[in-house]
Amino acid sequence: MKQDIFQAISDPTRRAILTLIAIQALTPNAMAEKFDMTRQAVSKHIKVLQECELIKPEQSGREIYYHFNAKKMQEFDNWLAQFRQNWEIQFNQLDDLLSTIKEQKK
Amino acid sequence: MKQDIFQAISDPTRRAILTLIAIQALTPNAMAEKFDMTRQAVSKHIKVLQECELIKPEQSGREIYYHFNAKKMQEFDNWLAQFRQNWEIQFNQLDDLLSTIKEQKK
DNA sequence: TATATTTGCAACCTTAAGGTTGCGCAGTTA
DNA sequence: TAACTGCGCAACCTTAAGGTTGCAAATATA
Repeated sequence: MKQDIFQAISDPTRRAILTLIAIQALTPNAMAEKFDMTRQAVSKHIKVLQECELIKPEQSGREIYYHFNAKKMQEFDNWLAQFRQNWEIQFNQLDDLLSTIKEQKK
Repeated sequence: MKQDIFQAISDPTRRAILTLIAIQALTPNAMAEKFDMTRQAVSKHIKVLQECELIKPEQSGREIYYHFNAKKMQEFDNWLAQFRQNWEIQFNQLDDLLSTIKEQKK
């Protein structure tokens, strides 16, 4: 079944993989060395990340280098966009509050 | 135990709750009416969202209005920051590719 | 060719996530 | 006060997530 990116990034190991991959493409073995778990466990995470297209495989002989797919990560950014105006509103309210306090001190 | 925000938004129902709440504070009952599940199920989701401070309760008599906490949502933005330069790089590479194609056509 | 390495796939176990029902408590209203 | 309404908490069930071990396929190397 098709995984969604929100479920994919909910796991801390998968987020760590993404952080590594974003800097440099790595093989499953190379990734597994970074974590305290078996290679197969890491491979499961890779599978999830690949299914939702957050990473892309590049075959090189018997090795597979997994690349970070920044474009897909932007979907997350797009989702966040609907809340951006809420940040601004709440910040403006904070500004108002601070102004009020400032006025009262006068 | 303390929930983390990534786990919190991995559930589609919780994302829907956040979207609703971002527009207007709601009571658990009001939320439950929007979804095809029991009020108690929704309450469980509320608990998760509240534990990681993505929403905040406001008691009003026997009703509880849950508000959206935009400030906490910014943590996602902070996490995404580490990938922003990847987007730019990949876009630049796309630009390079397009330029190359353009050159070849000449 | 024989052997070692890299990987994916399948079976299995344990635990937690998401749902349900049932209850009790506090606030509202008759 | 009595009845009703809105919530949270606890117990329970089912399923899926994350981990393990074992094995087979494909490539690299002696």
